[in-house]
Amino acid sequence: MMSMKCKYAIKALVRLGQRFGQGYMQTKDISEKEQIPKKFLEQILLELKHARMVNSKQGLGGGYCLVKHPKDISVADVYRLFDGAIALVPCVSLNFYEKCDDCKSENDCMFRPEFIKIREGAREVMSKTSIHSFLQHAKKQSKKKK
Amino acid sequence: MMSMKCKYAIKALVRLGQRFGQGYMQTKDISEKEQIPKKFLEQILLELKHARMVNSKQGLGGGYCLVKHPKDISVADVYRLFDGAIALVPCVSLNFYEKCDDCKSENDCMFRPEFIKIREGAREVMSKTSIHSFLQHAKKQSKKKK
DNA sequence: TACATTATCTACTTGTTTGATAGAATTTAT
DNA sequence: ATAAATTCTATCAAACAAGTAGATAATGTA
Repeated sequence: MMSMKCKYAIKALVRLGQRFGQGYMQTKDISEKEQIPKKFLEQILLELKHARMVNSKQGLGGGYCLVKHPKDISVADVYRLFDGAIALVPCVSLNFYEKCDDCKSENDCMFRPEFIKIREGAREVMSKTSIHSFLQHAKKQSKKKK
Repeated sequence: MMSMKCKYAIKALVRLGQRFGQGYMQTKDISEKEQIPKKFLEQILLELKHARMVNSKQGLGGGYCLVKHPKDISVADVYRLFDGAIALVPCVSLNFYEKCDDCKSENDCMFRPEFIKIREGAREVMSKTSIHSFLQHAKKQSKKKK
């Protein structure tokens, strides 16, 4: 399961993705539309900014905007930023690797090969799902209404 | 990432799997071989018993044994028992489903289809990885030594 | 029967993380 | 100057993780 923070981040990115290339969108606006506590969302957007996924501008008419194309922001990226490793155990993580304290030799470990397979399974599907993927469904919805 | 509890459970099940069909193995034995705090392991084995994955016997010569074949205990089973849902969000979970409070209609939700794909990706690989899968690697190791 | 051995059960502890809230400071357009 | 927006830091309550403690119950053996 992902944290609320991560879920909120994805929702916010999708909102920003809908207005990609069309200027800034304010925290208040996203907060109201997605039912995210404003103060909490501020922190999230700030983290996204520090991770160079969004850009911002202060003052009147300011707000946030995507700095990358929605196709270039994956669920894996967002998950790693807020919730850390995708792998089930640190010793097979690509981005958050940590050595096992108990295991003597990684090459002889009976757990790693299988945990690597699981990581790859999860990583692949999370990497190929992007903010754009979600937006595709939003498009379908508006077509339906017509 | 999985909890230590879940990781310990898998390790314990693998140990029991090595002696599958050969009687009982004691907590103390597993605890020492896998470097798991004994008292903590007791709780874990008890939970596994309540989930009908292992069986036990008290008194001298007692201990724990697998009640299912190692091929029939998947990482998904163990993960669900200790860490809960495999899905990233409750509203697409098969075993721990919870309705979204914000989302009006699940059919029109732009997030569900993608989150279902991710769940299926993770679920598939975790379901097909069993205690037996880990044991295959242990066999290879002992062959190597010869 | 007494005893040692093993699992069973319940409660507790300690530290960390999660999901927020609060408020002051800073930047910017008008 | 002022209003509107982000930025930054601190704080908080509740839940969770990882582990400890101790009493109880079942069982085989001497």
